[in-house]
Amino acid sequence: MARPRTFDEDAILDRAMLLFWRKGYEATAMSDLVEELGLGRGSIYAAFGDKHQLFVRALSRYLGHQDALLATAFDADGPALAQLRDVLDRLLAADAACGNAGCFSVNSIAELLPHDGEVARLAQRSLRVAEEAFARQLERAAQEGELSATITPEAGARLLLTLVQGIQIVRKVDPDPARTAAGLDSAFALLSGDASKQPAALAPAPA
Amino acid sequence: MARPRTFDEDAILDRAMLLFWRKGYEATAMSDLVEELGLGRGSIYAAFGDKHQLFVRALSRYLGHQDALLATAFDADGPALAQLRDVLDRLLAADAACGNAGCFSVNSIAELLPHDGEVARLAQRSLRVAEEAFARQLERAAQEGELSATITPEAGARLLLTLVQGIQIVRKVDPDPARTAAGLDSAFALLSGDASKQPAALAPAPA
DNA sequence: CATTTACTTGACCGCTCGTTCCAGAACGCG
DNA sequence: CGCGTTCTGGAACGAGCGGTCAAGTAAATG
Repeated sequence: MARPRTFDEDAILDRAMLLFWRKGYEATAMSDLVEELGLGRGSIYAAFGDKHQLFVRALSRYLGHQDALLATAFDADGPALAQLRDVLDRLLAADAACGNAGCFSVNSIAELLPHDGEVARLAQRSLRVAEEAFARQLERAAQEGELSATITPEAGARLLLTLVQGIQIVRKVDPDPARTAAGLDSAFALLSGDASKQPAALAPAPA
Repeated sequence: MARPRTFDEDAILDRAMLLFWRKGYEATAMSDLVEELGLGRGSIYAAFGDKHQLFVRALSRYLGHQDALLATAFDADGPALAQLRDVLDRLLAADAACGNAGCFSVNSIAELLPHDGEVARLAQRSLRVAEEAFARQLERAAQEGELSATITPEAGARLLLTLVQGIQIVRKVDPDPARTAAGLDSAFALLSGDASKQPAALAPAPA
């Protein structure tokens, strides 16, 4: 052992993530990263290999945050649908952290798939994890009589998963926060089969 | 007037569209375009200005096709919801024309917004046109009693618009055609308030 | 048929890209 | 304290980028 790293790898990954998120993979140059990360080119290459590996590491970190939120957010207390709705709102709110850049995962899928196999695998895993978490929660909603009989938990999970991805696209075009979650409002009103919930937002999470 | 063009501008735009669609804006090099279009660099620049203008022209052409489909597909005959569902299936089918590259519009929004103002304007207009067309058709569905009272035509249009964008993303990750339109199946089942329509597909357009 | 005018081609330009490399700095260790 | 090792920063590199230009070519015109 000799001279130790002067930087925290995770902190660097966070900054790289924000840059790739804002500009996309191809439009982000190594010179941008050198400037943003405050490291010399040599240090970046020694620590992460090359641009693509750095991108994959940054995207993995982003997806890991999402997975962690989904893994810890659900419990068996309180109304299942409202809890699910709250989690989706928090996922969307987290993606507002990067201005109007949308969702890093959605942007990466749109830009790099189907050509980039490594990013494809990450995206597959992430979507599967989310869909399964949604399905489990809708299963509980169904058992507790909250879910409309018109739809199965699995179909509802697929619907919500798809809808959230779509919101990330529409939001980049029309950032109006009032309209951003309108699709979710409608979806939850239909999922619960309750006409009264259509215009207004659902109740927030339990205190 | 002297020597006329040896190429058809629209045919060239179609080929440029396919290339940008497949590879994205930044990843498509002028040398790729020279090879794919079969024109010299000078001819391309003389005809279209620069790479970005060529991209905008290609995207406009793509969006024009979508607008044309939406403008001509609806009439007052037959069940409104089934007609709408058929149009959405045709929109999705048209986007399968470029392998698993998804939707050119969604890809462009994800890659270039919010930084590219010109593409942003095109996308805004296109989404607005689609949403309004959906809303008109759902209005007719409501008048004819096909639409669930749980949702307004405007909210349903927003829901479907968002869902279609989401399908384009999910499809790039999981191209299985059986699962591609599953979200649409669920959405239409919920919109019609009919539990019987959940597992199976809706009826096709009238003969 | 000669002239004019527009279009086509591909060599060429300066620049920026991702990546490599090396000289020097900073720390752990004997 | 000084040696060995690792990390650091930036100069340098070849490749490839988007864009330009001038010479050659083909159609329209009188």
